[in-house]
Amino acid sequence: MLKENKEFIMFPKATLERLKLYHRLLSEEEKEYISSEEIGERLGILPEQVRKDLSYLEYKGKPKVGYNVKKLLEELNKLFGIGKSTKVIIVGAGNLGTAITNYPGFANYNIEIVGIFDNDPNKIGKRIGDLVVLPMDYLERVIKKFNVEIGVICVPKESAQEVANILVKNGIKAIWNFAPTFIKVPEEVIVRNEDITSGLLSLKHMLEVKDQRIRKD
Amino acid sequence: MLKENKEFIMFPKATLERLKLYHRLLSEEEKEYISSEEIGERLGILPEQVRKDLSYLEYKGKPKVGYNVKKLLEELNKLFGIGKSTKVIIVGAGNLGTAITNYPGFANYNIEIVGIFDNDPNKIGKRIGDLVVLPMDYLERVIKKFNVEIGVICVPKESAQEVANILVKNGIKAIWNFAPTFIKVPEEVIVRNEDITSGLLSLKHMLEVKDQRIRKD
DNA sequence: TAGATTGTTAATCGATTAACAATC
DNA sequence: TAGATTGTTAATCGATTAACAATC
Repeated sequence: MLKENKEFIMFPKATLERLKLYHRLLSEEEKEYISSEEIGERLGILPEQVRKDLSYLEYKGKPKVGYNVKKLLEELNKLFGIGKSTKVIIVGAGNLGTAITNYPGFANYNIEIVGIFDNDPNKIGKRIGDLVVLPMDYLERVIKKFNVEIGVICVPKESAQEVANILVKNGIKAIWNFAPTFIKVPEEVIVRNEDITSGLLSLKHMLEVKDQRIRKD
Repeated sequence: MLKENKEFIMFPKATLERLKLYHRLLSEEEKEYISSEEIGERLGILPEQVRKDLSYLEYKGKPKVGYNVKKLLEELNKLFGIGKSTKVIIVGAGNLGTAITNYPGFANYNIEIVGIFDNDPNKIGKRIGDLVVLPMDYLERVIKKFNVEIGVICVPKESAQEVANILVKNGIKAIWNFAPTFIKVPEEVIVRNEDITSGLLSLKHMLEVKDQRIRKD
């Protein structure tokens, strides 16, 4: 069975999501030790759940003391591949592409944005941070030169599939898709859809439900 | 039991997430009828799962024919509160705030952004779409005037908690937080954290796992 | 040591998948 | 009608919670 294979431990999907939260919390934590109680408290997760999740990792906490923040963080860093530099390119130099390129947090994750592309002549040549917006023809060269693994799609949904095709053709291994549409790619390419509106739909729905409750009371 | 109460049907959390996907798929669908088979195929979900999810809704599909796209979409619209106009304000007129304000998809969801605020004198007065960036002092007036329910936080993480406090004080019911930090709010306020880096962490991790597999082979 | 906190096993709960009857 | 597709019940699977022994 896969789970038994120590080479690549599988985490329950739900656990992996929470491990990201722990990672962020610990990144901001300045104490030397933290208890499952406190982690849970801050994130709205039961302490038993926290301990269960952390028990999948190799680092073990100390009874009566808690978890060593630095060591735990180190292991989470390793888990998320933070030790290894990842090169990313962005396609689409609109507001969203610009926002992501300028996002200050990526350096912490050893993620480097090595290129931003657009086909709009008005955008080509524009400076964004340390980069200059390049025309699409440069895409292949940049991917080869930096050995880019991840491509981010920040174009309108009408062009998303076309861009995805180009990325795949040039050997991109994972696509982070911000266009609100479902792109088709070969099975071996990882796609993550990041739908901006999805979050607002959830909020609207939650407000609706709450509203109905209140009206009933 | 709550589930039995027809006034507000509860969905399993996982179902609600998938209903959003169905919603988006159906929004782009032009055929009159669609089968659970096809919905599943396009989204990578088992058809049984699709039928199970849709069975929570009132509208029923037709055996041998499938689901009427328009009717199904109508019910999903109602579910997500799309019939009701929701007013939103954005705090932080940086790249991300600008990207969200300009996002073309919100009108479809009956979401209206009625104000964008910043405390940076260089940004105040700047035009973004139909709006002009206002100083923070105007926040209270705008919330009152438009009866704003949702506030979006697009400021650096250092100021996120401060902005959250202001929003809560002015009666905001739900906060969409893009700052990569955990904000504290009273229990009755709904918060949704939208961590931009979270998606990239997942992608990095997936690439890592795949890498290890390949090296093993 | 006594007490606090971890790690793990067992019990419960919830979600997914399978199977199949209902029905257009 | 026969066949396709839905809707629902039952079986399986996975995740969460509870309980408690281990241990610093």
